[in-house]
Amino acid sequence: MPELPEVETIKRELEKAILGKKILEVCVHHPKVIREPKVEKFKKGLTAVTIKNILRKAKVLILELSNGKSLVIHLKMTGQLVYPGNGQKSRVSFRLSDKKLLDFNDQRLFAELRLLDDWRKLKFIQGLGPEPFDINAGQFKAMLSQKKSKIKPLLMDQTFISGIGNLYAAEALFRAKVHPQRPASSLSEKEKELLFKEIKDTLIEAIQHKGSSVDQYVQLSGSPGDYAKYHKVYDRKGKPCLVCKTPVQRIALGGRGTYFCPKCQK
DNA sequence: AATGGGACCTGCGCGC
DNA sequence: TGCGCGCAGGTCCCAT
Repeated sequence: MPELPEVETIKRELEKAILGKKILEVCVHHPKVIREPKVEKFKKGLTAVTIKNILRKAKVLILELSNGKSLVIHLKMTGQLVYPGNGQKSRVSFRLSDKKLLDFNDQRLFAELRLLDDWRKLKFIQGLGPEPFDINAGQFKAMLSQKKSKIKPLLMDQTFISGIGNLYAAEALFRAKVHPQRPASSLSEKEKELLFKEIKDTLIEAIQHKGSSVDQYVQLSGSPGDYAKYHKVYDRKGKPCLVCKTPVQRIALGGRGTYFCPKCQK
């Protein structure tokens, strides 16, 4: 579930909490989450190195290290970073120079850790489209104009535009009053402009509220983000639309649960 | 090019 | 009460 606002929240907290600290020890409790290199090499490359820089690219976290390597973290759906942690449910724990633990948790084992010489060469990173904050309205409109696919799956396509997932796609489309099944190229210029604005506004508001805690996401401290209470359609099936009171509908689109108001969104 | 399905996983909530 | 099932969604991969 973590999308751009949740990962950005964790990134900002990591900067305050662990930047400049050294990793003393790496405890691997579940090797599956380590995608590369092999566990022993992974541990060796992370031991006795200092965390020099912390970056976010779309939904991916990157810790640049003093040995020139980078720890690349994709939380996927249930990944969590918790500091200070207790190691209780962690898949991998990092003992830092302040003796505290940075816990990497992941109930469903979809998340991925990589220790890389150059994160820029990672295929997934290279394939990422621009983040909403990297483009202007004119560029966004031009990107949509050639696309015949449905707008909601398109917004979730990380190679098209990056950082938006199922939740914020639904929220932004509601705020722009655009039906999730509309072909992207069918949006009017005004609709495209409004959608672009609502995408950015939704993401910014979510960051201000430290993300949406539905399912598993927590802030670095382990406490939830509180943006979920501001959701207008996501996970509100059958509940009255906050604008017109029509029950919010849920349909499957591209295999994903899609929430929208059938009256407000045309 | 667009779309649909399955795979990866675990735990929860539902219906019987 | 207990069990089996569907579902949750980020990404990849394959088929049409």
